[in-house]
Amino acid sequence: MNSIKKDNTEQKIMDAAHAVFLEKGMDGARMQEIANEAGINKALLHYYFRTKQKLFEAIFKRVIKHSFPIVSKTLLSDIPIREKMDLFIDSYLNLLSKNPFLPAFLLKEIHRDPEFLANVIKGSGINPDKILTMLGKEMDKGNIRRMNPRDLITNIIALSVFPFAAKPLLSIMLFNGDQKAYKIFLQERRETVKEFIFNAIFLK
Amino acid sequence: MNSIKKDNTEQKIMDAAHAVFLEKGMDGARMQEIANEAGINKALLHYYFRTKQKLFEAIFKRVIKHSFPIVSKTLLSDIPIREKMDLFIDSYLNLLSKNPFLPAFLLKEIHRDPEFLANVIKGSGINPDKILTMLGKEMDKGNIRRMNPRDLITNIIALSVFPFAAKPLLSIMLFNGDQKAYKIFLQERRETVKEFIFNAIFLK
DNA sequence: GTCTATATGGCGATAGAC
DNA sequence: GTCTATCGCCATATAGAC
Repeated sequence: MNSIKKDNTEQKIMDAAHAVFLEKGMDGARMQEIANEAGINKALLHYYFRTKQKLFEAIFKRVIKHSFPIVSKTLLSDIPIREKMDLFIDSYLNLLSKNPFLPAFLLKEIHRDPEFLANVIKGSGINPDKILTMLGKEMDKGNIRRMNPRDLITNIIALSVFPFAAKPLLSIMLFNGDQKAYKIFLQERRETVKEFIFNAIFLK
Repeated sequence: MNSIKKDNTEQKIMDAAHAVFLEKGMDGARMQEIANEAGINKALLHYYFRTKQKLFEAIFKRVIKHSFPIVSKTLLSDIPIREKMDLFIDSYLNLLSKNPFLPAFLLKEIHRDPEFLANVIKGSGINPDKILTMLGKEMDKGNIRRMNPRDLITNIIALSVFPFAAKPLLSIMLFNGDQKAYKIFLQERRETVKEFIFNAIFLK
């Protein structure tokens, strides 16, 4: 009975904290707001997680473990590179569409506490080296234009992430603040980003 | 005599605030740290700028006016599109190399106060519409591959800015935290980014 | 486990002497 | 103009009743 109650409350706190932290970041988030969102009071937050820092770390790990593997899995599967790229960009942009706050959140925390970030990533089963060698092999086979594989990864992530991270600025600069138009723009980029990348890396 | 002293102090404050705000952002910056950096005390900051908000706005305007025009000027000059792109990317990456905190700073403030950002940008003489029509004309002439000009602008900015904004993450993921290697990587991107973009937009 | 009330500390801002 | 001392607020964290 107690344990059921505990699980429920802990879950409510996690979900509330997840929502608030993702939107506001560690510094911008308020324990009061998380408590409100969870339908409890501040003291209970500390009862379950002791400090704001520990609560944040729990959420951060959850976010990383939930986000990164989804997109990196495709990259090591055994299908032709063009389809692989297609699938990867699809699943990546899909993830971002469902979690539009993710890019800004990660960028903030990247600068707030890089060491912690490094530890969480290392513990989440991501293996950049494998991806880099995979890309190198495709270049050796002449399937994609020769370039620094690190550039290629960086470019794909940049083209996918940046429009979400810079949304408020770009919607003003490119669409005079029209949010609806920007949403359509992001939607269409699911295809146009692929075209751009494919033109850049595949030999005609 | 008073006026000389005033100018000196005000300038020292501006420079100190510039350094601190750019690294920490509005929320992360502390008036105490700015005072230390300027070699004065907190009270004097308020004497000159009344509030932290007003001090920040002064710095923010200075940053925008100093950064944006430099890169946008090239885009409306009357030279062939390939050279124009070349020059633009050069000057852009040059600006970022000299101000590596700029991308993270702008991204933070983009989300903190979009309305203020919009006003400052509008007042800084940037004209996105002119750039968009310029790109459209080049496409009409068949000089560059046809695409949404907004995508093209977004992509160029993304490819330039993102590696600076995500530096702590990328240096871990791609170089196991080796800062020196990452610096070389950024340096080499001055050329590789251009190649990537040119392959994507120019017809062979 | 959950609540109310309160302690503790940090930071922006002000008062007032010089 | 510049300083020291202090106010007032807000946010995290804890004490203690239920």
